[in-house]
Amino acid sequence: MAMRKNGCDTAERLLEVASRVFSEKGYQATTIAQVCKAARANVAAVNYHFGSKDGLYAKVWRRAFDQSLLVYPLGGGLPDEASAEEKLKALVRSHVHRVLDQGALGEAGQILLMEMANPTEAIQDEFVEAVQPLVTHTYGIIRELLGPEASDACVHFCAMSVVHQCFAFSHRRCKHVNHPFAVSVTNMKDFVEQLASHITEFSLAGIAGIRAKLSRENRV
Amino acid sequence: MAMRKNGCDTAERLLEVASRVFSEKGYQATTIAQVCKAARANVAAVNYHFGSKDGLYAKVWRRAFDQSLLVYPLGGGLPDEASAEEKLKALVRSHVHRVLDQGALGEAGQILLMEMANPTEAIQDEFVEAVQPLVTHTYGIIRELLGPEASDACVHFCAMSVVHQCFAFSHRRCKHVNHPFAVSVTNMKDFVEQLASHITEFSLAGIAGIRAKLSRENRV
Amino acid sequence: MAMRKNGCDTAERLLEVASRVFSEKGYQATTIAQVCKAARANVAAVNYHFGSKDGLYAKVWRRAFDQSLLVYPLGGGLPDEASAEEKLKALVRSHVHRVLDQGALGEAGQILLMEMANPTEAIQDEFVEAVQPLVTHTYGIIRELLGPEASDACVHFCAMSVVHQCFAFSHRRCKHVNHPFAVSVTNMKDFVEQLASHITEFSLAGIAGIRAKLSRENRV
Amino acid sequence: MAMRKNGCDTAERLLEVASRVFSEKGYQATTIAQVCKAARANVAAVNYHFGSKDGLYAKVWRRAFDQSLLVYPLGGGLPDEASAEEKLKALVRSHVHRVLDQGALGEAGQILLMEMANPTEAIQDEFVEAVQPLVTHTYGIIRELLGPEASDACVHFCAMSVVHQCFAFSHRRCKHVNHPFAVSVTNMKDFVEQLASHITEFSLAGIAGIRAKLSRENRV
DNA sequence: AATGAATGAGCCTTCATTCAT
DNA sequence: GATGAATGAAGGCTCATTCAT
Repeated sequence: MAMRKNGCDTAERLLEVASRVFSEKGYQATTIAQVCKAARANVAAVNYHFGSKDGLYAKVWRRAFDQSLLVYPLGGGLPDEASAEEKLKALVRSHVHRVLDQGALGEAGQILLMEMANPTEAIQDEFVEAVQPLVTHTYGIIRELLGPEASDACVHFCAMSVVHQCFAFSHRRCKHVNHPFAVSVTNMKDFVEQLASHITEFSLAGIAGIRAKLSRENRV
Repeated sequence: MAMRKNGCDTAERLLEVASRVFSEKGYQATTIAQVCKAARANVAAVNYHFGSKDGLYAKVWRRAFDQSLLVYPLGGGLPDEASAEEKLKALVRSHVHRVLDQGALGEAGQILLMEMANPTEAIQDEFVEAVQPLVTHTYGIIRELLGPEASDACVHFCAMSVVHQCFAFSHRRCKHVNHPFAVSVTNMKDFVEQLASHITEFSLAGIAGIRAKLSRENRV
Repeated sequence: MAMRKNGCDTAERLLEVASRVFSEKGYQATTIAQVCKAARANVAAVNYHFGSKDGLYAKVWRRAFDQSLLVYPLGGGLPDEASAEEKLKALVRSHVHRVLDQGALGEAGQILLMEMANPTEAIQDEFVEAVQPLVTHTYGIIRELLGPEASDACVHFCAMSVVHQCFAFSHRRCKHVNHPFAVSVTNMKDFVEQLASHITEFSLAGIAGIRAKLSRENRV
Repeated sequence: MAMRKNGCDTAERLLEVASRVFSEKGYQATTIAQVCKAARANVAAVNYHFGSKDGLYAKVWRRAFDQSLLVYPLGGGLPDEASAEEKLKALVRSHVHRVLDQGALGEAGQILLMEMANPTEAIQDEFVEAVQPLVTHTYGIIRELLGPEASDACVHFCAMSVVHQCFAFSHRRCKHVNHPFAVSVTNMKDFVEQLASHITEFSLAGIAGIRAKLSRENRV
């Protein structure tokens, strides 16, 4: 691995810069030239190392997603025998951390959100593959909380309710000052914990409410 | 307003087509040429009628948003003296209808979602201005459900929880077949009602849970 | 047809310039920028008027070919009842004129030759379609000269012999000074006539020789 | 010459692959990366061994030309005292074999043809130098057949007539299926002999015809 | 009022070549 | 001697915009 100019790998630098720029501007609005310039690399560097803009994007997405899952594992270090309530809280905290991380790890959440709202063809399969285990994990917890009587559709609905609450504050609009959805955050660490607590409590109560309703209906 | 060709004038045709295309591809991926061709208008028509691509987008966004609020009013036709629970259900139904509408009205929801995930500078102020009354309305309902003890932050959190559940199924990713988040919908009308019911019940229980917790804390 | 700068059509100017440049450098070595600059048009002009470099090339080729056939018709103005010998001479003169024309019409011959030696995918079908009637016409004359005993393959061989003699001097290599195949030409008009006479006589004698041989073989 | 991998050194492998690719796609459409990959060599290998793409092309051309002359000598193994007719037939067979050889030797003919239709500056001098002896040889035979009365121009014309008939079937266009000039060849060996015979007979008759005409003119 | 022609800035990509090892 | 990384110049093409009518 010859390094012509700088002491660190060009490809790596490209990935880091690209991750930041993609997460800030989205796929379309990001130009290769921008990324290369910021990474002090030649315009041809992206095509050399990643084949194309799409190739770079795919790598960036995957890397960001994997890293964020590594740093904020879904289980949060909980033992298997932990209660479903604890597991849900861990899951929520994992998501909230991920989307609110103000460093490189937050980029994963940002890109993920943009991909959901406006999918890029360059990623289609990768996306599904990456998200699948996450879905499975979530369903497991929700199912345990809802009890065996709940239908799969009900589990799915509740899972969506929980997950999208976590993503809510990731929307970039929410970070604009003077925005209706904005919230002024003085201490991000505290904010993350408050938010995670809120979502957990809201969701546990919500799920409990759904479960109670199911019981009532079945009893009749 | 000169009537030409199909009975509606060029500007109107451009708006309709642009609304569809923008909501399908997003701002960046949409080209003026595309829109003009689909609207059987000249390439220069957009700049002529709306000044620029940005101008068209802003008009499209505002029109779509206003129309969708007209057809799916936040209050759902409820009298002022209706209970907060009923009002919440009406609000949720309004949102769910809006984002799942498969005709022109759904386009508003789609664009709104993309704007939240990846804001377009062309709209900044319009967006805030348009969304503000919506936020006020929502806060009112949530405040009533939470009781006077709840802090503003708590109201905000709960409002976000409710609203983003409504948007969850609007994500285009969710509409891809074989997608982890996808749900097969045979009858959209039924689906909308089921979803609205789920979100309402989940949220009412969630809010009640939060309120109960606040009471416990205050009693201590 | 609005003319923004010049008094004559941009598309037409592009075609003329492109015809010259393509015939001089070949498809690959010609750049759009070159052509546009020489035609005092914008770099985007080619894509606007012809869709792509390929589109321009196809148009150029077809136009050059058609024009050259118009100016140098295969029949040379001969009546139908003219003898096959006269028709062959006319055909040869047509070809020789075409490939040696030093103006715009010669470009057709030049491009045709390059296309035969190193075909461009952009033209495939057009080429076959354009050349077909030419082949038919040639076969008719040769068949008449060879007599009914000749096989189709024999007609084909003789046609190739005749046609490629005509093309021989079109090879650009032949025009390089100091080239083994080069021939110094003082008066092009005379040269064309001399060449046409040579090829006609050579070919008539050649065909007669082949016919005689066929007769001998059949008699045995 | 260090032997590596498959027993022949890199430079040799590059030459072989380049010969094939150049003959198939032409100079411009061939990329160094393509050649190097197919030769299992580094991208820098061409510049390292041959200085540049031009350098490689020149070497390839010269090697192909020399080899094809070695395998298909112009004289065809005929003794010096053989008749001019026999020598012409040998020359024709040599050319036809060369351009129709479907292995590596045919590449020389292909490149030669493309060079004639669309010369590459990289070869100019080499080309003339290489072809010169071929021309001399051909002129000698033609001169003998035409007799001393023929002018140099006449010899040149006849030489061109003969040589370009030989090249006719080398045009790649002729090899496209469904092409007007195409000829279906089941047995290439037979086809080569038939073609060589045709061209020889056609040319001998043609030359004889020209000679007869010269006699008539001189007698007057 | 409306349009077709034309523009120029910029984008992604290709490719022969060079550098450092 | 040979290579993988890196370069920079250039190419074809797109697209929002403007011009002249």
